Amino acid sequence: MNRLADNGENDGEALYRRVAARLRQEIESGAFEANSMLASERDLSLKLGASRETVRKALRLLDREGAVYSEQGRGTFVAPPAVRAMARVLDGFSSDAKRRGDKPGQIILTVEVVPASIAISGVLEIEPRRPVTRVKRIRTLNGQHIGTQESFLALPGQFSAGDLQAAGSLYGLIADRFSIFATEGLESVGSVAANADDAALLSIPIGAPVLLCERVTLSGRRQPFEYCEMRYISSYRYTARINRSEQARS
Amino acid sequence: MNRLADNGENDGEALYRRVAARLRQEIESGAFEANSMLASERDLSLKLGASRETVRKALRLLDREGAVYSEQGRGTFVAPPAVRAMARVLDGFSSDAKRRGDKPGQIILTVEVVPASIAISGVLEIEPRRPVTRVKRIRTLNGQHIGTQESFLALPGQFSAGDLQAAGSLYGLIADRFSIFATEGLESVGSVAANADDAALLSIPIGAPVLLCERVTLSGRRQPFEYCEMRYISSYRYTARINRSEQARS
DNA sequence: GAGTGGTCTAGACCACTCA
DNA sequence: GAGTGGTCTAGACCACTCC
Repeated sequence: MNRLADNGENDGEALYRRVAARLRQEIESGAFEANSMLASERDLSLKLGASRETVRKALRLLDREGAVYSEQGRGTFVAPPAVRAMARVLDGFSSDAKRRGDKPGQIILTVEVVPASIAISGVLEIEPRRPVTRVKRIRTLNGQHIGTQESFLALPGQFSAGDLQAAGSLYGLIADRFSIFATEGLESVGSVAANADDAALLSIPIGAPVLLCERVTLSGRRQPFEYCEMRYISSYRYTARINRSEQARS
Repeated sequence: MNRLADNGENDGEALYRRVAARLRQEIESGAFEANSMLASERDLSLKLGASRETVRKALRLLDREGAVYSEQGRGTFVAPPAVRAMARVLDGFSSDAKRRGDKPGQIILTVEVVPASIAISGVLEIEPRRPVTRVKRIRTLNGQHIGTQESFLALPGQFSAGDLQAAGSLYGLIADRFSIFATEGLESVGSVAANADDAALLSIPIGAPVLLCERVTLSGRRQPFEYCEMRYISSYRYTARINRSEQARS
């Protein structure tokens, strides 16, 4: 039976998410040609045993992911593979790499508690000279040093380099230990010349072009808890999907 | 009366959009403190004369815009101004500038029809050597040359530099003339050294760091119709808001 | 326990596309 | 005119937070 609704083991997962997962799987399995039409919302509703609004909720989720798109009066269609391959994620640079089949890694240089500078305290909305955790790392891709990353974190406690090494992921460690979850980031990117520090860590000449990416990361309650500066060598690329603003009316 | 529902002149605008517009206006007018709580969905539903699902649809729209955020069991809250100020738009670089109060402009260098190279024909999904429109421009900010932009467009017809000058916006011109609407873009950014061409147009030394941004722009039916390369000088910054993927479950 | 957001339904009407 | 997505409703139940 195909119906998802009357399935006892629903794992607490919302029905519309299960519907979306089912459709996502069908699409990714290659069952559809690019731009081919899905069953209509009413048909899916009957086939999957969910109301039409629930099916629509699943389709809107897939739309935001870039897997499908809808046109009024025509139908809902499978997005071309190139579009589907792009998904936006918070930790853009490293997750992006994984999707392309590269092996991202990190070398932890320092984990220390330092007093916040005026600039840092400003963006993190704390008083100057309050202690913040400074984490400096080198990002690697297939073993090659491709960038440096320096984070300043306003947290209710501490952790060591060993903790971070064991956890593997900075955000994972912070979520586990402090129940702070990264939901959103404000990013800024630009191109700058490498300084002596960058040059030494990344084995490039001073003055070589470097991609500088700054980020302020926000918790669920929209409190900034991290300021982060990443510097990547020239061969590295950052890729993202950009949607037209829904508010746009011009 | 506050009710939006029984308002004769609804302009064909959906009710949930009008509800969102009303709330957006209240929020932007500064009527709320940062992180203060909005009325509950049930109260808003009563006050505005819309069903609760319609109010929720408006709130989800504002959530995606970054204006509010919701927490189960607690309420819906106004996002801090720094988060609200960030809105994602398709033509990121120039719209972004406008929001910051800078005056963006352009100098049109060339508008010509050229045969597509193999690389261009690949991304635009056309046969090699089919004619494409090449548009090269200089982007300015407050009169200063801050970047170059070279677009290759697969279109069903032509236009002249004068047409573009008159229209002001490339996407506006294409929408008016060919009914092709940009809905989505796949972007890639990196840092490179300036070549002789960049150096001459942007008045910087050869080898200076330049922000290279490539984009493939898609129409409503997810057909790629533009490949675009933008090169910005070091002082320019690109800013965006990044959401955690809704699919994420780790 | 009261109040909040999260999900879900069954049915209705509208706007649009396409034959 | 048949079929599609877009919107909207009234009501229901659940999961969660906070007192």
